[in-house]
Amino acid sequence: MRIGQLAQSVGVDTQTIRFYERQRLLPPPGRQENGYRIYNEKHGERLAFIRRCRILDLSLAEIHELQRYQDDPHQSCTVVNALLDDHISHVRSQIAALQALEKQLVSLELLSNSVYGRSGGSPV
Amino acid sequence: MRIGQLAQSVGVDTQTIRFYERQRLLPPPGRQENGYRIYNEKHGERLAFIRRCRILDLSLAEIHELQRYQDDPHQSCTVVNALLDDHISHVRSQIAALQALEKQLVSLELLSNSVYGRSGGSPV
DNA sequence: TAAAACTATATAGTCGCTATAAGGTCAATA
DNA sequence: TATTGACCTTATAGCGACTATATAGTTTTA
Repeated sequence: MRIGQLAQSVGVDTQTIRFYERQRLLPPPGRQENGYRIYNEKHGERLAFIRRCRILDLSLAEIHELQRYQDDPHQSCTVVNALLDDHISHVRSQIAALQALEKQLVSLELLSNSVYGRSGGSPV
Repeated sequence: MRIGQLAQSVGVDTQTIRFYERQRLLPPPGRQENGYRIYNEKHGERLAFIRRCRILDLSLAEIHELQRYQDDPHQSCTVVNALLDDHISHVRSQIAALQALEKQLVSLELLSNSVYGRSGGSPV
């Protein structure tokens, strides 16, 4: 498939795909005679993996790190573990910060009439 | 207090403080005769508020929005509610994505010997 | 008194995109 | 057949939120 189709199937911009290629997160795909990039299933999976990592705010460098292990599953996984643990605690501290913010805003009586009915009103 | 002291007390760089001032997130402080900025408690609180919001990935524009309500608590709070709800769901989807990533990596047998002992091994 | 530590402004670089410019390819239609 | 439109190409610039660097003035400490 061509770049537009890949982009649509994963839900990213074509520019982003070219960007990832330049950053060596995606291997350079084959080319048609006219120069158009041609992709296969593998590329799609790799791209989807990158996107899931990005949603978690893993940096491109960190994703690169993960890919090294993905490409060679028999290596030690301490780096992967550390990476995931870091992000788990990051997400958790985000939740804590969110609750603190909510508390501060509530104490300003901003949310006094709706806080108990909101999705974030109870512990996350 | 001067900028360095403020920076240290909140845990940010002095450059960041000047940056927030340029972006109108912090009001311009008073100045000594030599041009040095002088801050008070209020500035500190405001800065701490900004930082807590930034930890949550609220944009500077969103923080500006929140500040408008903070400065005038008697206004309607629907915007604040929407903002917080958005971020609550953002954090929640991050957790979900994190679990999915973990699953994928486990299925590559990367984490087979440690996943059950790790902090993120059980549902967050 | 001289060096270290602080302050000031201005400007450039980083990361991860995202938009724009300027052009080449290709299928369909007037 | 000519041209319209959707797709593709590269190169370059801009954005958000810092972060680093350059250059210079001030204050504190040794």
